[in-house]
Amino acid sequence: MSPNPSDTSASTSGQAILVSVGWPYANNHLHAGHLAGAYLPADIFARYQRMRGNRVLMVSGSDSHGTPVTVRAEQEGATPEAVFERYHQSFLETFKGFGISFDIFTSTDTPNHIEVTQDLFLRMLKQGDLYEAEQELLYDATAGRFLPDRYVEGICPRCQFDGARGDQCDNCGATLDVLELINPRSKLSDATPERRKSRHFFLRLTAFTERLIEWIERADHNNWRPHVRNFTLGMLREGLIDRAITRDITWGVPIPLEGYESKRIYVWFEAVIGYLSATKEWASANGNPDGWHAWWTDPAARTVYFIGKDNVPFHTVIWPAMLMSDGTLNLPSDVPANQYLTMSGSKASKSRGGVVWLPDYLERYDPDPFRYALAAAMPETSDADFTWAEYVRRNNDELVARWGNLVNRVLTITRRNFDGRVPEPPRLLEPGIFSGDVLRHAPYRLSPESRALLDRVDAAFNTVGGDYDRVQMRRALTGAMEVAGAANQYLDTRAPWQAVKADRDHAAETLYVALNAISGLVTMLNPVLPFTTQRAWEYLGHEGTVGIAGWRRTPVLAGTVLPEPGPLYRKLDDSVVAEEEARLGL
RNA sequence: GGCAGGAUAGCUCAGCGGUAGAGCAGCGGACUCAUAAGCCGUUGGUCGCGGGUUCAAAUCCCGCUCCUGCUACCA
Repeated sequence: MSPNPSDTSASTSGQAILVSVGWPYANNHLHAGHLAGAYLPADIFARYQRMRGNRVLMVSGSDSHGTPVTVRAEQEGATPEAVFERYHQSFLETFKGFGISFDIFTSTDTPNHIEVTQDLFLRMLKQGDLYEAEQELLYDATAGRFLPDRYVEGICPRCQFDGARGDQCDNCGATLDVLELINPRSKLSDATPERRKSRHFFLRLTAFTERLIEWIERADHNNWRPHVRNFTLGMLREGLIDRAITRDITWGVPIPLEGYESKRIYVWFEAVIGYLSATKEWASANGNPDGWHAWWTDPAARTVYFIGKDNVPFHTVIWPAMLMSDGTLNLPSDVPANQYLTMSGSKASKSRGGVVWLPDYLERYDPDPFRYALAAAMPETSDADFTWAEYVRRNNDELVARWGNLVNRVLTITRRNFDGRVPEPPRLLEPGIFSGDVLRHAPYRLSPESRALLDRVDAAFNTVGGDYDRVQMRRALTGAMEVAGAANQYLDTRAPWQAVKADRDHAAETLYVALNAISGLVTMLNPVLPFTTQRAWEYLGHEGTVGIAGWRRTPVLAGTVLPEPGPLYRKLDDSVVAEEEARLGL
């Protein structure tokens, strides 16, 4: 049973919310850092908003262009298309495996994206926000390619450190101009690059500085994450620099003008447009080509961008400037960028190893425990560390022992003692005095502690929901799990396994209440644990999917037949820690 | 260099102006429905260092030390 993605995205009520997720470079598989940084928080947020009845559209796609894809292709002797296709397929499988519920996951290699990009390019050119100028660049004659700054190394003109990159010296921290480097050499071929002039289009970022500052400083951006807001403001106050948005390459979106056949629009300008083109593609595919307006031109829409922190400038400066240039499109409502996830203390990185590859993980373990462990340790305010020891601990102590066991013990006692059905608590009216309909519809007589537990569950929908809405996933998860703890306490206090022998009404009430509390928890935890909560939902005798029932405690009705449950999570042996750490190669 | 975040119990972290908190680990206990899970109690901290503001600071301000990250042409 798959925890289906878009139960309600086609619904016409609720607020339009665009969940935009960073576009992964199609030059390698995805790893845990990608999941914790962008895809998981976006998915949790999207699932929550769908349950609230909002019109969610979750979009992203593979970034098929860019130097790394080309470089990888050359290393393999393959075409960039082949490299991109391979990893695009990998991404799709990974998202399916982890239940990342995109409404559309497309790529930048589509006719639609090229058209949308070229259209915006031409309009910005007409507006004067793009202009043409000559630029002097380093050219690697051996590799036959102009070199991005970071692909050039040499001696730092400030500190004489040999190994400075074209953009920055790692030794003294100075920001460099690639042309200043002494004895430059290409990282691609080790050749000495030569200077060549080339005409390019530039984005007139400097023209947007004031408008961007005003926009960021507006009151409603005070709840942006401090690191996102401060970084952006700092950048704006330091002064923006017009950037070239075209390159002398052949893999990318063509420039829609004559005489530029050897150049392409560069990824950092083009990829962010993907949010818009993906929305348009989705709308067309759903038979309503104008449908994209609901998220992009209706000011009531909310647009949230889930990215890693390295991506902040593109989403809080460059993309907003492009949207301002257009003038009709909504600016980002929030950019809740995450910090980095470190793996046992070292940075997760495609290049440096020490990485948990997601396709690899899925071959050995279930998705929900990973979603849970990452959500519980999500790098929301600062870098967070992932260790396998902590993963096993959270799986065993929190998912198995506290939550899974709660579900299992309640279902088991109930089925054994009440004929496999949800028992009925005693009602307020005593039989004999009234009868028939009056008796059948009288409210249940619940003890104060029963009432208190259900109240606590219901109240948690507000607090936990608010946390999901503010993209504070750790807090949301803590709040929900505390309620699971309260349910365990309640059970111990009421000891229904004893009460069944002496006072069946007492036990009936306890189990009825516990089942209802679990029903609430299933909904509350569903955004984080979509697979296992769906199973728990079915164990409770509910029909359909968790998501469709909405953001509220769905009542478990007395008399409902309970199917035979199975364990939601499996306990992991401690040996997993050593095995996986060996695999990490740390 | 600039900027940001962090430094709190053995471990992972929360608290961010009002007598130090959680989970795990450790110790003790009562129970036994459950994937030997759950529940109750308990040991344990001069809240990185030095100043300052305040009736009151882990919490605000200044300085310092250490760690991590970002620094827009590898998105």
